[in-house]
Amino acid sequence: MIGATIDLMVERGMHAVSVDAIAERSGVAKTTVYRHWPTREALILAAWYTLVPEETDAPAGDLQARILALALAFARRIGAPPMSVLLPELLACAGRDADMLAVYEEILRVRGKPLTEAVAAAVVEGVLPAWTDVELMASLILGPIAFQQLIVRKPVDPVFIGQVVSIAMESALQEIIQEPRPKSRTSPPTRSR
Amino acid sequence: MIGATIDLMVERGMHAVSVDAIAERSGVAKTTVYRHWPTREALILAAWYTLVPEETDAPAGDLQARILALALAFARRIGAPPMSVLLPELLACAGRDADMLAVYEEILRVRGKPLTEAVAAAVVEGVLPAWTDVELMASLILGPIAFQQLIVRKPVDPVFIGQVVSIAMESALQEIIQEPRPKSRTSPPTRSR
DNA sequence: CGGTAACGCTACTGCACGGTAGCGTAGCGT
DNA sequence: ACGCTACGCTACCGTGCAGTAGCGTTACCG
Repeated sequence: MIGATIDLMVERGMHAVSVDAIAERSGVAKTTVYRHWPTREALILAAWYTLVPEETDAPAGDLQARILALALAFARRIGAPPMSVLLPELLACAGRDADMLAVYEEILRVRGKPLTEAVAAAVVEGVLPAWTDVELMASLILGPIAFQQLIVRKPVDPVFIGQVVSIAMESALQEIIQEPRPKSRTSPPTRSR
Repeated sequence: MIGATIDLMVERGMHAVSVDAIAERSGVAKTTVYRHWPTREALILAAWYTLVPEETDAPAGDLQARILALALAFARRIGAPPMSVLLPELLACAGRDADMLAVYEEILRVRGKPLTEAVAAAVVEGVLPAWTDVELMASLILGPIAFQQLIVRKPVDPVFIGQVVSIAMESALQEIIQEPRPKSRTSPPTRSR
């Protein structure tokens, strides 16, 4: 039933998923659905939570290569169904429904952990400067990828991702955390936030 | 009526906007609504098209400052209602509805133009190298901002935006368009896509 | 063999919504 | 005074959906 729910969410949007449709699709009587979940919302919520896990087992080895691999995996996941379709849907709901917001934050936490951990590892190993802002790095890497795929709605090619990772790493290495061209400020470790 | 439609889309989501609600909210009879638009979808579509324009008049002057200003304006717009709520909603619909996709692409085109134009101007003026990929630059600048606000759902502070712009410009100036640390490739003008 | 748990099926209530029909009415120009 | 246009109001139809009730059926378990 949960599988049918997810399928229907992808096909028609999560607001258009009816219990009747779920029952029919999963070859189950409507009453049986209600024997497992009290309401439609509970079922949809349960379906969402099955999509949360999938911890990416970060490949060991070179830290930059690890970060690149994670970025590639991220792009692959949000660029293809079901996530390419479901993510905007969830995002829209999270703004209005507290339960959905909880699911979303859970997904964000679980799926974002490998990358932030890799960046943090790069910091402790000295590959990146000690004052590197981990969250900022994550946004620098994942931001352009997500933008290109979710907003511009075009597939990204791996070369682009490689460039993005390089740029982010480079900008952390040389403390580009400083102001524009004309007047070059001093103090390098200008943490953001 | 269109105002009421937009309000209701923000409050309840665009799939939950009923003609009855629009009529009530706008103090108008339901029949009157149908005298102006043939279907519910047509009305919602019309409401969306009123949200398209708002061309940002790019401030003249220093090109880097201009790009920064545009990035700040972008952050301000997508970070606050109605766009912070409506954009994910539209994004989700665009994946399933051809009309909504058209609206979305129109918005993307109109709102993205000022920045791409500014970057292109920076190229012709020699501020940026000739082989700069305009689309790549846009993703580098807007991506982290959009990621932080739409995905991470946290407000960005202007310092972060300034850093992002600096990093993007810097990475175009020094052709960081090359591979990771260990093996540094040659050919600088490696255009993406 | 009997009990229990889970399921299927049909039918039903209640409700909200999209869209329409019919009728009455205010304003406006000529 | 007339017609035109646009609006309001009430009522209505059909549909689809959430959720429930009742009854029959399968299958496993001791």
